Amino acid sequence: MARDKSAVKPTEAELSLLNILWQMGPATVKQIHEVVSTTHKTGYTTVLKILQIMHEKSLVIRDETNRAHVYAAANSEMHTQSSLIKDLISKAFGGSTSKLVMRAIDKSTSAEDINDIRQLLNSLEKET
Amino acid sequence: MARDKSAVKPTEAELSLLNILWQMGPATVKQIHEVVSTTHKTGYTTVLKILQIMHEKSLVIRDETNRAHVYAAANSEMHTQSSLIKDLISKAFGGSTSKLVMRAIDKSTSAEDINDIRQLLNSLEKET
DNA sequence: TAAGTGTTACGATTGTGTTCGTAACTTCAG
DNA sequence: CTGAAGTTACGAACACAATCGTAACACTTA
Repeated sequence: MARDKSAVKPTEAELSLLNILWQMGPATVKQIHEVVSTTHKTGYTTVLKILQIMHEKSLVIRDETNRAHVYAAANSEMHTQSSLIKDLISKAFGGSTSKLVMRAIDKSTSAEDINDIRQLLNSLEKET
Repeated sequence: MARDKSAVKPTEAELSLLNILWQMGPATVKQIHEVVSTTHKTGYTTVLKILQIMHEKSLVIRDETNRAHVYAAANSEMHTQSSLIKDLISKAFGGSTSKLVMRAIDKSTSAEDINDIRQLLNSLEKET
């Protein structure tokens, strides 16, 4: 049985490639590897292999039209972020979103960010 | 070289035991296993082994005075939650705390939670 | 068409997490 | 002291993540 799409949690290496794909848009292994190389000493075939595995897991889609396949993230950054947060909330915060938020916000949070968050709260209340 | 204490990220199974220890306080393997058993079909020696590994990693401390060793979380729940959030923020949110917070809060957030968070924001602003 | 280059595919290796069976040890009752 | 029960320690097995070397394949060009 293939795993449910929403249940697939990217590993660390996979997430770092997804970050690149979200930033660049669809890209070949070569392009992705070039970006990875600026920060990690990862070999070309390692990047390729991880992308192939991600394809099996349906974390990415790929266009095989041309010889150099073009990979793209299967899910949006927002969607993936949401599911990662939900996962963390259930495993480390007893399911309480507010606990996570309160632990995340601290003195280093800027006044601007605080205002952004406050406005988000206001807009949510009105919708009800 | 032993890993720096603050760099140790508990695995999923380890985190579930930490949750129990934070809730119960110091406990023996037997006590911990009893709690685990209510939700998982995990064997006694599995729980023991994970606790031993956690001890090696300094995720827990143990009192060997009595025959049945007594385990306790080495770090507070708050501290561990903070480092897990930091980790997620750096790996999936480009280092932006406010992005994470804004992704965490959604329509399913209760009015109570919203108020709690708003008060936290107010108190942070006053401190400046 | 044949050589060379770029790309994908495959398989092996290493490391870590999770699980559990079994051995060894400790304590206590009799 | 001996056996039974409870506990820890050890090691093996399996799964999966990450890495990379090498083989196979596809395309270009001379």
